Amino acid sequence: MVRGKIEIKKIENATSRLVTFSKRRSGLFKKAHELSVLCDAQVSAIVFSQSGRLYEFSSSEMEKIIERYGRFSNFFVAERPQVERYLQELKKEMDRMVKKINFLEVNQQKLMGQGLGSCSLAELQDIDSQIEKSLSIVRSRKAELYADELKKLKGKERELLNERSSLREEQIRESLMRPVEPLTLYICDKDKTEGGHCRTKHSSEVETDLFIGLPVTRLEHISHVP
Amino acid sequence: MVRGKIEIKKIENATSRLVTFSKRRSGLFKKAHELSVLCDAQVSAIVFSQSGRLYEFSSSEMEKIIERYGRFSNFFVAERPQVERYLQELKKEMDRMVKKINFLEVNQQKLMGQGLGSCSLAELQDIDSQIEKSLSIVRSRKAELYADELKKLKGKERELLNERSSLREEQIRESLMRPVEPLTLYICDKDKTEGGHCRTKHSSEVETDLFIGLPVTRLEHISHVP
DNA sequence: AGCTATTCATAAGG
DNA sequence: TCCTTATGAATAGCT
Repeated sequence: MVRGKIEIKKIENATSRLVTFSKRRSGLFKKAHELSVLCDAQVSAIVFSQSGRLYEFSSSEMEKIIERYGRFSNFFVAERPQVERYLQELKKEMDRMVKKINFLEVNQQKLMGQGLGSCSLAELQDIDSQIEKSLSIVRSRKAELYADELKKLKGKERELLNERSSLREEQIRESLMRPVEPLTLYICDKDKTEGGHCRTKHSSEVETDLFIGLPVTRLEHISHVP
Repeated sequence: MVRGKIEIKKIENATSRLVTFSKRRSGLFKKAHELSVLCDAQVSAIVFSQSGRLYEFSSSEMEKIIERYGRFSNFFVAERPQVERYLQELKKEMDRMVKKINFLEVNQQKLMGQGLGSCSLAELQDIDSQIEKSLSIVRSRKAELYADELKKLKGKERELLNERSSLREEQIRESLMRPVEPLTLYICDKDKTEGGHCRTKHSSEVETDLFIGLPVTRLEHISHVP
């Protein structure tokens, strides 16, 4: 068929197809434009060539047209609901967490003896026994730690005593005429001290000071306590 | 201009414009279709009439074409970041809440004497004193409630004693020859009872039973207790 | 890209 | 909305 009607089916000749694509594409856009002008319509056309290139015509901003299209055909409903659903999941999860936080806070308050106004005697009794239980656990744990510390200190003491002995022997050997007062060991467990200056508020371990020295030195140190 | 070339500008005659719109619109879509088939291209056209009606053609799913268009022109980038940002906010908030819950849970555990393995002596001391404080608060609150109850009960007792007096007077007045054993008042504070059957587990108030009757009745009741 | 024969689209009218 | 018809526009195939 030379010069004339063609069948509407894919053009097999690649060159010919490319030429036709170019001609008809501009024809399409021209028609689109004419339609938009003649009839005062909003027209857009999107064309992707076989090779993946984008060609577009729009009588006004493409984005606006697509947005308008979305409103008409609820196109966005296709991808938004997933986000929506996800959002709702998140919100539910947060709701649960808020409730949990509230519960925990109220509970903690009660365990700390606050907000008891609304508690019945039975509830108070429960809290009381819970607290008592806690106290005994905490105290036995404390006792354990103290015992550990004590053991460690005993060990240190022995060590130091031994050291002292050897030091003294050396002194006796090395000393000239001058007699020396004996060294004394003092252990000051700060955690048991009631007074102010020895207490370390947030130290994470028991602080124990060991003083080795002449009685005079020790007295100087002690004299800082009011 | 009768039958022939027309100027490309808005058609003023409304009827004529409508007719032209219809004709050219279908013409446009036909061309679009032909282009897509002949050249194996992805083609879509969106037309909004002046009256706001939507007409569309697409050689394949419009949504896919628009999405592909979006990827080319980063059209969607314009509206997605808001959602993204919102999501991120939510996630941050949830993170904060998760941390808070963890903190509260650990705290509560400690107040209940659990998970103390990692606590230093100083921490244990803090917990100890906190618990002691709580205990004293809880106990004074309990004492308060008990005092209230007691007062109420004293009032009731007095009332009942008065009633008994008047009843007795009546009895004396009304009685024939038959002597009557005296009524006796028993007060049973369930909350203080250690045995099983009198204890109400989750009642929110102290339950107090008053029994008025001949000693026999009372004995029958008491016999239920193992 | 340009040309031209041919088909197609469509304006105007019924 | 559809049909008809005259006419200009679009374009297939060629260069």
